[in-house]
Amino acid sequence: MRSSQYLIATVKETPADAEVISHQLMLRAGLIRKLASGLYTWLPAGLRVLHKVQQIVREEMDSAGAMEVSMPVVQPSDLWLESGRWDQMGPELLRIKDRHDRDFCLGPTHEEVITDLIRNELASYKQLPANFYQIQTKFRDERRPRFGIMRAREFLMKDAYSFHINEESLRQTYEVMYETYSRIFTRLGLDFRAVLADTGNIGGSTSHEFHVLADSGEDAIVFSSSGDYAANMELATGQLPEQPPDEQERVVQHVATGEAGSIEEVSGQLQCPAERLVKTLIVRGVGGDDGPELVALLIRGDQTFNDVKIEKLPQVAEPLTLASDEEVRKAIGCPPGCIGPLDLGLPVIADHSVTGLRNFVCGANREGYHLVDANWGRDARYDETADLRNVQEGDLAPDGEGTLSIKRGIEVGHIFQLGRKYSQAMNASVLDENGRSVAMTMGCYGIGVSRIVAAAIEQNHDERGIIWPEAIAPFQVALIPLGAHKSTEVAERSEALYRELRETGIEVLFDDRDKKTSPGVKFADMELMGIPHRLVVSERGLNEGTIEYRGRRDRDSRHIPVHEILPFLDDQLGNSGV
RNA sequence: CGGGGUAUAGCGCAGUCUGGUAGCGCGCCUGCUUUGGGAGCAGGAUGUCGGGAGUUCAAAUCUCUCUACCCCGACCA
Repeated sequence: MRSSQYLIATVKETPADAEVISHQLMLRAGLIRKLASGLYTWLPAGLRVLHKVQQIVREEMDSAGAMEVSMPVVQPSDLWLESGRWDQMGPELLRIKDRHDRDFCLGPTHEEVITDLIRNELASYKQLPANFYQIQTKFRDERRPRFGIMRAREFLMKDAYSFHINEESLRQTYEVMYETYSRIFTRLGLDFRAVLADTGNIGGSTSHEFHVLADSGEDAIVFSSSGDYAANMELATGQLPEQPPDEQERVVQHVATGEAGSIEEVSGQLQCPAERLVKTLIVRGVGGDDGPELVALLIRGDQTFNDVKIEKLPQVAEPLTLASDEEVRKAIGCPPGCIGPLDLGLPVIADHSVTGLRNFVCGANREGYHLVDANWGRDARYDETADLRNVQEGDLAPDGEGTLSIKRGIEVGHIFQLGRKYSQAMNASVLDENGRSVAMTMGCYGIGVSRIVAAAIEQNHDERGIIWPEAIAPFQVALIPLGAHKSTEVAERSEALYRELRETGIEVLFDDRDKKTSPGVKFADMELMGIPHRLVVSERGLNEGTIEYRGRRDRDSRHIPVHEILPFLDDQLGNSGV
């Protein structure tokens, strides 16, 4: 491709509404342009990257035995009513009407459509297992689209759905998909991790997320330093390191703490480390006839509550809602800062971190007072224990293998063992070998194709711009002639090299923009666009019989004899792990 | 959806408080010069100042209203 005939849509200044680096660089490098909130046009260079990601995903899915299909973006409401999600989904599901006033939606995902297809097409266990995938535009009317393509409303996703006669077959395909995903992200050249994940509202049991590691990631992921354990913070469990040896129970005291309410204030005022405090949180309970209106949760002062874990407690109302100050005062008679697990008259659920404490500090259920040297049984009580805590760096892994580390990740893939949720709701069954009708067991497997482009940038960039992993760069090589207008040798040599590179099948962007485009502009543009390899043809080099090579991450250039440049480049392309 | 903010040329911004004929930088067009790290000089084009209503002799500026976009919280590839 010649730069002079290509849209090099680079801009020098960072657009004001781009917050994260990948969004800024995608705009600056001329990969995307915003149409409206969460809606983006892919420009030529950006689309090349997107296509490369798709191609790798497609090749690996194909070789894993999945069959590609393509399902409509616009879907009839009937199917969604049938699965129950028409009412469940809320405004994230963009609903539209056709000219006959019939209800449709823009597909945020395709479980309903694929299940409908398969219940009509498959009739026998002999046709199972079967795995279908597509690479298709999804639309989710996000509450808050942000970070450019990373969380757009319209985005490109690879989604796959597998169908099985039983759980065992599902587990086998799930395992194959796990390995396929690992191969895909490895081929993409990304530093990633697979972690145990929450299934959220898609349903099902086992689930893993694939995260691209990047400091800007929205998710916290937890993994063991030496073992295999890896999980999303949402559901990660760990054990606190050994507690100091127990001491004798001391006499409890009521101590005036005045205005102090937060853990920091109380621990500061009492000169007591936060790990000797018990923090009490009051949340709304399930209410109703047989459930509590409010529930008290306990955790050690230096630890933090995990909202996802709390929300899963049967006593706690969904969505998780903190009791208001008024509710707390009404129920307990003191402000939230002074609550303790004394005679609360509420269900009390204690995190494992507090049960071993002795001589701890907690609120006295009396405004302006705390208990010091409180102890379980004698002064305080709880009804049951649970895991309510976010794990911390340094916790012991739950399997006992190593300690836990925490990193930030961008979720780019998610695989689920769905079970029979959709097949039962939509009556998708086949006959088994005994001639009995059984609902198929399903798995589903997603990859955020467009998000991968942004995630790759978050992970690979420097102050000059993007540094594409080899496999998804829009072009492999930037060929820059310097002074071609005044040196026919430079002009001819670079034209010849351009032809040779193309004949070799190398994707090259030949920066033949006219003499008004200074060398600095060309270098800056090619670096901003993240092209991994750069060749410079100049009079100076040709006089020495060399062409200059520089890798995008290299500090210095190398001068390669003209006749060796093709094999040299071939070597560079091969070595960089395509 | 709650809270905060922004809207002026393709992009980044000033001007708004204190009303008086629309500015700067980058980019774009023309010419000459320049050519190894985002060139110089000269000339030029581009604005319903987000929309609507109001106050006023006069509104980018004051008032009301609508809209769009961005940021902070709960979901997800």
